[in-house]
Formats: sequence, structure tokens, C-alpha cells
Amino acid sequence: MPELPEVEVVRRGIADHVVGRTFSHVALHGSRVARRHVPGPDDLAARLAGRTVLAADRRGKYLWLALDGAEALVVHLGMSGQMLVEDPSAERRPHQHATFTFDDAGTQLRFVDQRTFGGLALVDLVPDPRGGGYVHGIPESVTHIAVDPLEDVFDARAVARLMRASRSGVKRLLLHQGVVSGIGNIYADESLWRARLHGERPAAAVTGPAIERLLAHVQDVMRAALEAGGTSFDALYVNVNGQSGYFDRSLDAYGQEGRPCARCGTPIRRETFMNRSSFSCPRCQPRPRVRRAAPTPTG
DNA sequence: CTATTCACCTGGGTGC
DNA sequence: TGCACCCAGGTGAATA
Repeated sequence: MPELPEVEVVRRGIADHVVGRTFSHVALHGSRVARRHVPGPDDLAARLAGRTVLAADRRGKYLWLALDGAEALVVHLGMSGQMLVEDPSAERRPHQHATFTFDDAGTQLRFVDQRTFGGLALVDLVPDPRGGGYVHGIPESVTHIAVDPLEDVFDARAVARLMRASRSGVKRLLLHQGVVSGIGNIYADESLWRARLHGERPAAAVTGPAIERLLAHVQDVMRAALEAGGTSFDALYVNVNGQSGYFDRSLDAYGQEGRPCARCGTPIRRETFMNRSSFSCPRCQPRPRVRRAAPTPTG
């Protein structure tokens, strides 16, 4: 599943191939891929033709191509989206929703997405209200997304303060893209394991320094995953050349149900949380004590 | 206002 | 072999 490190691998791959090139023709296959582009798919395809790519940028899990004319092609990979750089003569792939052809007759850019949770939109570029180092600004539709842990302007103390002001548990907050962006289920579980915190611990009951340590683990695990080319369990996540990352070999918690904890040997448990799975060590990450709002009447 | 739940989507896996 | 069902999960609209 593409979380920040996987999207960053894709961004780098795209940047190498498309920055400085000009679209000659964009074909959208079906209308769903452009459902977030309000004027519709025909408008999107028409307005992309002739535009030059100035940069490939990213915040959290949002990826965009900054274009001339102060607009950006925003790409969200959803759960299964891929951006592939391929020869125009290559056969069209199953679930290929968009084909970007350039005026130099070189490689094509293709958007492939099996589950179609991802999508494309053309959005105005505006100054970043959060002060990130984006030369071309950020898409207006990304302004509600928080700074991600790998940005220079990431402020762990500020995020810890925000988290501790909430009544939610730490995992729910890690997954909230308006608090800190780029974290999904995999890196949330990995960071919580490293920090020895159960995800359902109320953030308000964790000390500020402990939250900051948790966020430092988020940064560490994401940097390590990036170095390994990202995490993938199957062919759904691939880089622009169709290759898989291998960080899944380094996971300590996520997907490790029944395997011994690398610290203490206790079998990793799987719990249901927010209609998803959470993986943790029962010994290193004890569940929080259940707190009652009021004493239970006894008879 | 905040917090939580649910719809969206498809292929691979499993149980009968 | 077939078929029903479950599961993965990021996002944002809907709901409490």
C-alpha cells in the first residue's frame, strides 16, 4: 500500500523522466479516474495537452506535477495506484486509467490502478500556508494536509502538542492526515512497535517527550523504508519501472501475527481497529487500562 | 464544533 | 469446479 515512502519512490522515478517535458496528448480511459476533477475528464485531458512539467512534488501521500500556468496535476495513488514510465509501443495494461504522451515521442507516463481508489485532478497552485519549501507552491486541494515527517519544516513538538490536545488514541492520530501526513497502517504499526506504545493509548495520557519519540520513530522507519525502495507485499505497489521494494522483509509488527517479537519473543498479536488490522507485541505494547467515565453502580 | 463510521473498489484467498 | 464471502485500506462525506 503506498504510504509516504512508496509515494516518494514514485515521485523520484517520475521526476527523472518527466520534468522539462511537454504533454502532447493525454487520454483518460473511463471517467472515474477524474472524479475529483470537478469539470470532468474531457476538461482535464484537454487542459493538460501542451503543458510543460516543471517539477514533481509531494506532501504526505499526495503527489503532483507542477505545470506551467500555475496549475498542478494532482495524483493520488489510493491503495493500488501505479505510475509507470513505459514505451508507447508497450501494450496497454489492465486497469490503465490514463496515458500521458509527450511531444518528444519518448516514453509515456501511465496511471494504472486496480482498485481505483486513486485519481487525478488539475488544481491551482497556491502558496503553501504551512511554509514548506515548495518553489512552485502546492495544489489548493492539498492545503488541508499536514506537513509530513520528512519535510524540513516538520515540527514534532507542535504535532505532539496537537495530539495531546485530542481525546483520540495515538494510532488514530498518526493516521489523521490533518495532524501529520503520509502515515498509513503499516508505518503506524511499525512506529508504535518501536516506541513500545499501544495504538489505543489516549494521546492525552502520553507525555509530550514520549509522543516526540514516537514521531522520531516514524521518521526513522520511513527513511529506512525509502532506502529499501518502499514496502510491497505483492505486485500492487511498484516503482515507475514496475519493480517492487523490499522493506517488507524488515517489518517488525505489521503483518507479523504469530511471529515472535524481535525484542522479547512474545508472539505478535493482531487486533481489529477501525475496521482494519493492528499488529503489536502484547508484552512490549500492553493495551491501555480501560478507563470508566463514571463509577459503575453495584447492586 | 469534534469524533467516528461508512462507502467506494477489485482480485486473491478461503470455506463449503 | 463453482460460488459466496471476506479481506486489504486512504479518503472524505455522512452521521452521531
